[in-house]
Amino acid sequence: MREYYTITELTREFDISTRTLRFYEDEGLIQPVRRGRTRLFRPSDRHLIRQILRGKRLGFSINEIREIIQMYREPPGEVGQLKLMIKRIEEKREDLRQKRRDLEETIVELDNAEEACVERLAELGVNT
Amino acid sequence: MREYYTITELTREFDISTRTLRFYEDEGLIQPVRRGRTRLFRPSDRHLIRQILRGKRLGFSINEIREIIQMYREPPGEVGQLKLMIKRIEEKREDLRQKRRDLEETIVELDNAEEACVERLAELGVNT
DNA sequence: CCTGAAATTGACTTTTACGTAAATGCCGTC
DNA sequence: GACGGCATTTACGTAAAAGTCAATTTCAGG
Repeated sequence: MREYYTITELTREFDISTRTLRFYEDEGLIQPVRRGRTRLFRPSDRHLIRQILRGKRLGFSINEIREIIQMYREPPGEVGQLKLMIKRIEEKREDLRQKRRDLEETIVELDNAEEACVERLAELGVNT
Repeated sequence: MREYYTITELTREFDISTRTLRFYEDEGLIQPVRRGRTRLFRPSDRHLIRQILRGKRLGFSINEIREIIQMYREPPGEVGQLKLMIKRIEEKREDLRQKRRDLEETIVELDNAEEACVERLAELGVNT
């Protein structure tokens, strides 16, 4: 496990721009340490970036991603906070389940569409 | 099966604004017929709206949704076009599979986060 | 110590997906 | 035939999520 990554290493690894990483820092999603003015990204920052991008691919906004990230963090010490957090986690999970249903339905529709295309090809006497 | 729906019926059913439906029409996603200047939505339009909203929940942009919708349409008559469409469908499906992986991973992480919270509650002597 | 590559900040611009407001049209009814 | 209520069009506004550009600054290597 490497100790630090530079900003360009990570932009190459994840195929994003430096501007994007700085934007995420401005938004408080990541907090790389500094040597002078240069950002040094730790493995934990790298993992966070991975989670951020996953959230993005799923269509979550920055604010939603921020919420999700807070859920991954160290659980709070107070009972009320803990219960609140559990509630939030369950809400997010319901959200994800809805997405999964949407996903399955969309895949089914695409399957149908493809089958229609394949059949049409067969009618035209093309061997698939 | 009803013949026509008014714009407000659909806004209520799907909890969206008239502005949104007109926007989708401007974007060429739906083409309701007209009686004078008034839009009349057919069941097929209604089904399209359902698909559009599903796409939105999955984080697709209007352009991506437009592409997906074109895939649902009547398959084209020409062999080259058919093969192209099949290719596009497969690309979209790969996209959806990536989303599914993201989804599963995110759910797992949320499960872990929740478990940590529950354990922490147990440590504090709270009965869940 | 110098230089060039890489990094930084800050300001401005762009795109997407609608929201909102203003002015007007159409229609059933009282 | 005026009125309420829904519908329409046109036009401008806006928030989110970066992209782009310009002007420095840092720093490792020679």
